[in-house]
Amino acid sequence: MAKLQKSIDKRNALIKATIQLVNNSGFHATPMSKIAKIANVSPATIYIYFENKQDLVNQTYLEVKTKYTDFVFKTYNESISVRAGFELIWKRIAEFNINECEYSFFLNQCNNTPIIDEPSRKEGIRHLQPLLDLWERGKKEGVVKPISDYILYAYSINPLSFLMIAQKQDEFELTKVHVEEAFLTAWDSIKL
Amino acid sequence: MAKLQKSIDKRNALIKATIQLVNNSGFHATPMSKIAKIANVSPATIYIYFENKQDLVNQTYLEVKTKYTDFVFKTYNESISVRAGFELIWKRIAEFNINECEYSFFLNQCNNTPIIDEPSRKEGIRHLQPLLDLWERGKKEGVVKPISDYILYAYSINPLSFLMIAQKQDEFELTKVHVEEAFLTAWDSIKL
DNA sequence: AAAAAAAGAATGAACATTCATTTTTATTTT
DNA sequence: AAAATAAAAATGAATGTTCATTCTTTTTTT
Repeated sequence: MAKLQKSIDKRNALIKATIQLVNNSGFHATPMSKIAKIANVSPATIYIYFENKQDLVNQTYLEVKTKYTDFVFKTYNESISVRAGFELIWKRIAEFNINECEYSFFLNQCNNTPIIDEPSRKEGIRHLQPLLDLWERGKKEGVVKPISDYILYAYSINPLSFLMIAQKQDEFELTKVHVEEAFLTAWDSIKL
Repeated sequence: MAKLQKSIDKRNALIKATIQLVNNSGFHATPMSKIAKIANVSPATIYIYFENKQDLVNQTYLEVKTKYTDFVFKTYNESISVRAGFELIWKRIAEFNINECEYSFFLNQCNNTPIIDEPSRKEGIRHLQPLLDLWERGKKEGVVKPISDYILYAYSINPLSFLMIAQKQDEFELTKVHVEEAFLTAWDSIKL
């Protein structure tokens, strides 16, 4: 028990260090030795927990993606209206983006660059299913535009990622008011 | 003359190779030797045209960004209405994204990761001024939402980048119909 | 005492950049 | 106009470093 606990702590520290360093320098500019140092661990120890560097970043991606979707769908259930469900999910996504911006920046980088294995990325996408189901229902009920999910996603969810990056680069601050504006804009863009 | 021409050809080949390789593997996973090979040049020759690897990618970024904005604003002038001006610019952006997807994918990677110098990125952003001016006018005339340019951009322009990536990953195809839908969605999201 | 986990040092490959030469181009001299 | 010279461009082969990964030894846990 104590042993397992300790192991998990170390693994977590490694994953945390990976996120931090990849966010600031990118995957290939981040040496294993640095990850080890930040995690307070010997470089050799990483290989007890992960097969190699690629495996480390793949697992980090899946772990973060799981945290993301767990948080995003936690308060959602299918019983409410499409508009209410969308608002609920959207605002959870916004909240996650704002409060866990290290995580969302990392996810974003994984989604926009070739650092992640194709299978891992595919796996990550599958986690969004409840949102896709909601849109399906919205289309049937005639409250959501009958267009490709990719377009719906591009216009209603992806913009938040962009605003995150702008914020990280100190060009912009995502305030409560902005979130409200952004939500209305998101809904405007997908509602019929 | 002939000499200068030849030099430009080589420089172009290097920039082209850089785009291609960075798109497929990322900046740090792309060795100078490979860039040289693809450009049919010795590795040492790169250093005649560029100071170092970072300079190569910075210059590549600025060059592509210039191509982008030149194309996007070529047919635009300030005499038309906000809505018409926006449609014109937006559709040029879409056209560029579709026809020059190597370029737009590269730009996207630069915008979403720490591979580009801060000064170079700042320089790149300045190129979008005509669009910001148009929005300014739109806000004054009461046809565009009076919200941050970052939000306007996030919702009306950035989604195209996402669709590009989805397309590159073969998950989606951006057809003429999609473009039309996407444009209406973009306008819906920023119009008052 | 045996097994597992962790560590630091070692290994070997990959890479950005530089060096010493060679080739090409431009300029000057016959 | 041809030959000779100077300058620039280009090259392939070093160089020195960095880094992922492995090896051997030590420490911790069972």
